[in-house]
Amino acid sequence: MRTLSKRTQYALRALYALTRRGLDKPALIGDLSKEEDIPKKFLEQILLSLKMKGLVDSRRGRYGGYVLAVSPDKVTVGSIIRMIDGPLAPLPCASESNFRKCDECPDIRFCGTRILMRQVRDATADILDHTTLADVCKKVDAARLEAEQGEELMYYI
Amino acid sequence: MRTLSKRTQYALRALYALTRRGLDKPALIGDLSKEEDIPKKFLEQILLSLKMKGLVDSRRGRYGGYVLAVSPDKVTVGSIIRMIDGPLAPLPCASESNFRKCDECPDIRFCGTRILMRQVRDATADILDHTTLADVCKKVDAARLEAEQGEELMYYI
DNA sequence: CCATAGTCTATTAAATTGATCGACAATATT
DNA sequence: AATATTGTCGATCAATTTAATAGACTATGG
Repeated sequence: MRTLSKRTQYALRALYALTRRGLDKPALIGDLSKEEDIPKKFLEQILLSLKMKGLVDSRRGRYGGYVLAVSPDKVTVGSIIRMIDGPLAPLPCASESNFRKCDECPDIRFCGTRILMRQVRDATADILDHTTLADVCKKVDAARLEAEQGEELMYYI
Repeated sequence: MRTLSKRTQYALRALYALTRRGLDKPALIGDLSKEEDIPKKFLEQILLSLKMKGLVDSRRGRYGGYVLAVSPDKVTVGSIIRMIDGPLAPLPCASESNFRKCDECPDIRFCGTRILMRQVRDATADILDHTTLADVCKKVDAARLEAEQGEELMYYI
């Protein structure tokens, strides 16, 4: 099926990084670019568009940089993906946020593919609209902790 | 998110049509093309590739045409999508059938996006790998029946 | 032998995606 | 005021993918 665009992947990575920094320490594009391994010029574009959407804030000049404009437990991954890549549904006719009928479709009520893809969209939205940036960071922390404990266990063997 | 390709949409529509015809009456590319409103030359390619994969069978010449090569209750939509569009997962690193690590990823265990997209993949696969061509046709029939009954009710008002 | 219908290879056009360039504008410090 | 720093913005580019089309060829049945 379709994949998440690089643009969205980069955006998410950058937003995780901003989440970890907190609201008081602006992050430089250049630093984010290096640390997260994202092409700098591309990242500029991405952050700028996220700023337009009100998700991040920035200041120019010395001590400038980017910060989250919204609390990370108020932003869902679903909303971020929609901002950049568009609807979650595998088909426009199965989308809730951006429904569009297929040109050739005689009657959407009886389109099997649509019925199915609507289910897929619902399941996807169920996950992505209930997971915030904060949730993702927590999950990663939990995975780190678990891995550490696993390693400690290894020493006993 | 990513959308189902036209190629896959057409393939599914053609396969629903073949399911409805049954195994004894070969369907002509030309007829399918007209009835399902699919560009003929494109449909040729699609059916040919489905034949290579063993999903349909064909005969040339008079009384020729295409038939399903497998019972429609044995073919899942998930398997068809994988054949044509590839993995169901939104990211290669979240795929079960075709896993591929991202180049820049330092450690896939701690990639938040991957953890999430793995959940999405699982939910998607859960639906698509448990829905067969026969199931889809049944669902559409059910929707038709429901719509008819709804219309009948209208007459009473 | 002829009409029918699938097979196969190549090519094309358009759209999308990922990325890069360069000039510009605001900010803090000296 | 001058300067270094850092974000802003518009344009452009190359590669890939997608959707579709063209045309010559081959098998089948009557």
